Amino acid sequence: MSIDRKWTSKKKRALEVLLRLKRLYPNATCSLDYTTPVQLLVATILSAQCTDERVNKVTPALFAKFPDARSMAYADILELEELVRSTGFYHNKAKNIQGACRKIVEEFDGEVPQLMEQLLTLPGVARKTANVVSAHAFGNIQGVTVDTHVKRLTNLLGLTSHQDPIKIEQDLMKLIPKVDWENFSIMTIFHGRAICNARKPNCPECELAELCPSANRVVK
DNA sequence: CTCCCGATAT
DNA sequence: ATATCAGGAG
Repeated sequence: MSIDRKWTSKKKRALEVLLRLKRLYPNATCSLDYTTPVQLLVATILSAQCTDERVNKVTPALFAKFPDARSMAYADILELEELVRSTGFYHNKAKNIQGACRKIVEEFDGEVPQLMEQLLTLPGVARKTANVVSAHAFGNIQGVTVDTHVKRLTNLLGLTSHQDPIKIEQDLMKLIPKVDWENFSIMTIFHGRAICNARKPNCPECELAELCPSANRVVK
């Protein structure tokens, strides 16, 4: 048999995954360094296809030079590009950071808007970034943040069969209690980095293996 | 769908 | 050499 009968229901399996993640990562939090909502927004834009560790190496110098939306909005774009260069996609990222900050200054009085609908109008901000900012800067959990780790692990765990992040998020919102939505993402990302990474998933050391249809474990 | 893109692990 | 990293826009 592939999976213990106790967890044949996808819902029960999801809740057991959640329980175990909480036990494994009781102190999991956002691993991006920031002090203001604008800084979190910028750090999250920079985190596209880049490790948080790398983002945290560039943001100290970036925020020392340009601490708020107003300073980034009218900064020399070449200087901005140079400061974020090592995170990759630096041309687009610098342009989006400046574009988002200009809009924040000109249309939102210098403050990051709190409504999802408004967040999503900022250049470089789509569902994933908006979820992160809404949850961590404003404590307003609107959905499940689906990044590359959440996408990979939830597919491996059989909690969704979709590849589209929006559809994955909709599946997860049905399986996970709302209060745990953001925490589930954070913990899944931690587990993705520590155990179930894309290059070499460590199934023998994985506490979720007996729940996971994809784990290469010995079948009884 | 393609493009953006440097740093790092394998 | 190649795959992957808290994605988003055209």
